[in-house]
Amino acid sequence: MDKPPRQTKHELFLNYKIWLSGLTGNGRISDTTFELLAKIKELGSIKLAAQACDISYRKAWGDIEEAEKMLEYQLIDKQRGGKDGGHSQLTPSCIKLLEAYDALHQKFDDSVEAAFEDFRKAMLQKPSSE
Amino acid sequence: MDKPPRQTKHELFLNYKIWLSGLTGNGRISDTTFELLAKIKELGSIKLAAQACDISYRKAWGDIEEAEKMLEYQLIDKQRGGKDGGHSQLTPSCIKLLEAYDALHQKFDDSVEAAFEDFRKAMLQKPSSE
DNA sequence: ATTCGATATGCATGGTTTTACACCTCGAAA
DNA sequence: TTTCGAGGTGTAAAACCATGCATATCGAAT
Repeated sequence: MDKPPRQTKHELFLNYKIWLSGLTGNGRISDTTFELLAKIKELGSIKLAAQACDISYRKAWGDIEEAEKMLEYQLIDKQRGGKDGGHSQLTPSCIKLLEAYDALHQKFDDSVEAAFEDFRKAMLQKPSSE
Repeated sequence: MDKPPRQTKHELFLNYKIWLSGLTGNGRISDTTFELLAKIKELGSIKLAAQACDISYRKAWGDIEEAEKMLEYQLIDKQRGGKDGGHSQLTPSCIKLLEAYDALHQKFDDSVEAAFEDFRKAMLQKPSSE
């Protein structure tokens, strides 16, 4: 779920995690929730997406509920019943959010890349002596 | 301990956390650990630093041990005994690491600022309609 | 030699997060 | 109108993590 980290001399990596929260802080949309949303978009089902993300359906559902409460708009059109049991797809707003988040994430990656490169150089300048 | 988040339209905030890890991933140096190190540098004591950081001494000590194992070099010169009980100070390597990390963090903060601004704009472009 | 307080460490406890499981709801298609 | 499988929900169990506490170790200063 976390980005693959980058290496320095001593097998050191930089990791990061980002998430969105509401004003009160008692709700969050994490990286994993966005991955879940992406999978729902791809697979058309919360259940399948949860499996693909290797989390329980219970957690997936809870995360979505939490996110929707926080944003105060629907992220997913949920269809229940039918021979196939039902299916789900992202709302237009959710797709927009997802795209904006992906772009944000990409910029984060680039920033980390650049910042960590400088860090690595600083660490190599005067190698540890003890 | 986490950075103060930034706002969007729907009272939405961006949060993030960065940390260093080893190759195997079973060790980490978090933001809080760096804050602890900074406090140790300032106060000359793990105990006082833990108090200042509002974490238990137990955790502080565990975090340091974990970090030193990961990096495979001493971060702290620990002095036990004496009338005062003992004291601690950062090794030169640790000070260097701390400085590099501070610079890294600063660059990261700046980048995040810019990235989130773009995110906010993207979200405002076509306001949600459902 | 005694003392004192910080370093050092194991383990029980408690709180939070996630999973596991049970069970109900829905509705298009057969 | 019966069926089927995903959506939806409560709750107990398990997994995790940090704290609290107890207790030992160390050694300069007295």
